[in-house]
Amino acid sequence: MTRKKVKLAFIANDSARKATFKKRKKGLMKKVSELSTLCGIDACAIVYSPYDPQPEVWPSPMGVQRVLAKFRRMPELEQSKKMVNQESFLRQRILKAKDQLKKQRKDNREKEMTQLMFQYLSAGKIMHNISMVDLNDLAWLIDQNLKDINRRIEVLTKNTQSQTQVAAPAVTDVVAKIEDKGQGSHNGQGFDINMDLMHKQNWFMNLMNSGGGGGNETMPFGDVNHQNGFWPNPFFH
Amino acid sequence: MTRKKVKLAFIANDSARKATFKKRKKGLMKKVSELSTLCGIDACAIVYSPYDPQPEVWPSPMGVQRVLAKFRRMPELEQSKKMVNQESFLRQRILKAKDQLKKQRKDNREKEMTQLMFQYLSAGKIMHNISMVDLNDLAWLIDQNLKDINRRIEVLTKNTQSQTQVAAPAVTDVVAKIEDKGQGSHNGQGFDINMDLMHKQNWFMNLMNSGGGGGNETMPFGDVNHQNGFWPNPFFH
DNA sequence: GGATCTATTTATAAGAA
DNA sequence: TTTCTTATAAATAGATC
Repeated sequence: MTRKKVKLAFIANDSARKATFKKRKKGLMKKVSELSTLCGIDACAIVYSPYDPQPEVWPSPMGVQRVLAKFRRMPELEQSKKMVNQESFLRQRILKAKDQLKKQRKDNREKEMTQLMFQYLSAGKIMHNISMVDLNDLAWLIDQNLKDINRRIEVLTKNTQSQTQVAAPAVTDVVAKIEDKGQGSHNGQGFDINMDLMHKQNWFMNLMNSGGGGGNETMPFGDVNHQNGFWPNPFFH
Repeated sequence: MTRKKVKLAFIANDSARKATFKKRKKGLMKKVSELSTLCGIDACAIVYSPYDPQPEVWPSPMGVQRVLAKFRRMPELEQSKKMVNQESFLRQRILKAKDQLKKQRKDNREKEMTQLMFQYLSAGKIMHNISMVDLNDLAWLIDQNLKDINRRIEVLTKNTQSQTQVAAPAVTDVVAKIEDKGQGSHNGQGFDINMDLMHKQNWFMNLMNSGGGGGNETMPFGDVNHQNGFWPNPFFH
């Protein structure tokens, strides 16, 4: 739909409903036709409307009769199997919508925490008005990021000094470094505190998302049973 | 369809066909459901496939039976009326495709001529290897552009010097000016000959398409009976 | 009421996981 | 195979004529 996401409900306005009916009936018939052609299968469609006493059908009177005969020859029980009835159809769609909502919430939570993390880095001091819950999620997020950083460092050192095997710094090392920069001079060189927040986030997200390792595993906010963290994934309160 | 415009024909590859079938059957059922809900009408769909002995139907066994009964009660003749049979359906689509082709050809011709026009402006001299046909179309195009320029000048002068009513230059005036620039110094200031061709076209097209007057009428390459031109629209040889 | 024209939303073909 | 993702094609709501 377009110009506006239309609500899936009876269209009260008569002329609008008729216009939509004509457009969508045409689109539907095209879809049936394409499905039949592309996949070489039997199908038919019958559409009644108050605008005509005759139903609109696809693909042809005879084609419809043929498919219908086939259908009617089947015992009732068989007919019901594998059928998409309105209830199960809607149930499926509701389920999917709920899943999407859940995913979206996780995603939003992740973004909030990322924002919070950068606010923290910018302020360079502990924010006292942060809730325990947020703090917990934040800690988990930071830990994930640190792990990713370490993975990437490992990959990079291996690639650059192929055999020299420089050990990747431990998680705690990196924590210390970041805390240094954050709590030290607000104009420090190592961590350019002058970057605006958005820039910083972009820079960091790029660091996180591009290149080696990690990939989908980098920020698995949807993975309930995350195994390797210090913290259990907290995004499912 | 996507990633590639798919050819409307039986999909030879088995797994690809099955994948497409599943996706499209689902999409189709959704469409039937939406049509029925939005327009409050009776409809049903039956889809057979080699993947299951039972057909997939919409909206439900009983719903299908009801619609079918309604359909079967009708005399054959009535059933055939208003039906979309495959032949007329395809005939319609072919007709539409032909129309689109025609339109596209016109459009392409317009673009060719525009290109030619700018090549001419850049070269600053008559190109001798141009055909009579092209020359004619080119002349028509230029004339249309000039008319648009004049319309826009009129609007602008009216807007700027509200009551002072400076007469817009006649078509021939503008022709003379453009020829001056084109044939004069190749580094002239008024008409920056250093702009590359694409830039120039963009600049010109912007001039033509944005702002006042003209609008849809500006480049009516599809309008056979264009009334106000010096030249009849030549794009329908 | 019907034909056209966009701006958007949907549907989906290919790939990747 | 199923599912997820992404780039693109198709459908279509609302506006206009």
